[in-house]
Amino acid sequence: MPPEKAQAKYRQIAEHLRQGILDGTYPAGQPLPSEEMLAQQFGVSRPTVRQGIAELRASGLVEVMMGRGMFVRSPQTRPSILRPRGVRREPDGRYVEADGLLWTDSEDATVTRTDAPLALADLLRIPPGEPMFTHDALQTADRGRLRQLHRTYVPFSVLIGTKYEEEAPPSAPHLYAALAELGHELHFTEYLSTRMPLPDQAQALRIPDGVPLLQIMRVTLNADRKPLALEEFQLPGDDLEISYPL
Amino acid sequence: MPPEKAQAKYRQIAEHLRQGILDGTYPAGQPLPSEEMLAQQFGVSRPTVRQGIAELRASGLVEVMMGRGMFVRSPQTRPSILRPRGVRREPDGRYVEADGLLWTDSEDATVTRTDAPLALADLLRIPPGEPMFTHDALQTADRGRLRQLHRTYVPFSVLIGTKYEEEAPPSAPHLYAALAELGHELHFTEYLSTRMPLPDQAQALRIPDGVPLLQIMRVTLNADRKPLALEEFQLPGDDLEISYPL
DNA sequence: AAGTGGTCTAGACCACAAC
DNA sequence: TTGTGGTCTAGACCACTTA
Repeated sequence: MPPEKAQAKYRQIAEHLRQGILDGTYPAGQPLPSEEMLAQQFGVSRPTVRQGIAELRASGLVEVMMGRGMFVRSPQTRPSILRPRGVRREPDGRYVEADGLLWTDSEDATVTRTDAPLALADLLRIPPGEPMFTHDALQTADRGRLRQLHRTYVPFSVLIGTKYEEEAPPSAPHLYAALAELGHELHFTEYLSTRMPLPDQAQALRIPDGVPLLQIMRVTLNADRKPLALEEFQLPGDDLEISYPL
Repeated sequence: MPPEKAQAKYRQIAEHLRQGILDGTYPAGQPLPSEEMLAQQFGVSRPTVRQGIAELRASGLVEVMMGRGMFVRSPQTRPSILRPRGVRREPDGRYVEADGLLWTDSEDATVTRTDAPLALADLLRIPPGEPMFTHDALQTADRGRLRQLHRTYVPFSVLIGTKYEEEAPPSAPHLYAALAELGHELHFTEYLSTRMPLPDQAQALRIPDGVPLLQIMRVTLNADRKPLALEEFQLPGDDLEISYPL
């Protein structure tokens, strides 16, 4: 058997299309040849063509619109949405996000009491299972074109002896002013990771095929670096760039 | 026709496995039933089973090992690698990365001269096409278990009238000391995005199926916030968490 | 040798979008 | 009505891993 093994046919097809997309033969937004066409061109059956296309979808190079065709997604240009990360304190004492976006909670925002799972307890430096006030909202901005999932967690232990023992504190960013009123000096650290969304996340955030999810965990700390609260942001990784000063 | 359309069979299979993975029926690291088994259990053909499995692979929930079987990838635990982002200046004037990792360039590291493409020119605030010194290296750390692609770009225009007009400056982080010697006070900003890797990137960085790529662009600025240099980091998004102080 | 996943065929029928 | 992609079958043969 020859040491040089031929590439699989579906890979050749994927490679052909990928090349065409990256070198401009198939310009962004334009339709690609139909599956039937490709099957004829390459002399293979349609399932084989579809297997090649599945690769391109998984890598986010291509968008398929049912009944219409397959289209090139805009390639490696810079993302169009830049979101500087940070919290600014206004002269009037309010805290605002550095990206200046105005987010609106969807109708199904909730306030609940939950017990800290391991991953959150770790970041908050509390024992796993400790109760926390929890805000949960799907937020939109820019007339619904931008979406993010936002959760705020505040451990009960942080609120002992305050007016928030019975009533839930506000969600971030209003939470910051409330914590400052309680006498805390606030610092923030963000933890960032990325992964592919689960189907329900993809649906809620309208994440297309082949686009990763960006997850940001923001920990609010006091002057002694003791964690006071935690926020979780989940954002579509598509067409998004975030920035940090060092 | 009933308005309630049944889910596609391959989706039911994917959903069954996904549930089992998330609720612990199929523990991490354990093999899942073989394709043949699943085909019999669900009364479908093997290609249908494979279509369902393809979904799980694309979302990174499952790892398939040729000839051995399909295994559950450790699910939504916290990533095990934490890399704080930042640059520290040592008392002796050296600059070091805040994550404290020791990276080794692979054998194929190169120094070239390239012309700035639009995306880089934008970040460096130079005209597109302006020449730059370019370092390019695939780096490894922790005995090869960690990998990243690292590129350093320095526009010629920054080096006019310095000893680096003829000879390329060192790559970052040594570059920082060199720029400091030239009298610059250094500041840094990082820009972050995520996307699925292309096949060559996935191979070079050993990124498994369904794992996104994290791209970090670090701009080095002088006291007037004029960009002096640019670094590009490409990291496997798998099992990785990075952190920033705000 | 047995069991696993990888590739591929040659069709079929359906759902959706555009004309 | 036509063309597109979405789903599915019932096999076949191959490559790889483990025993």
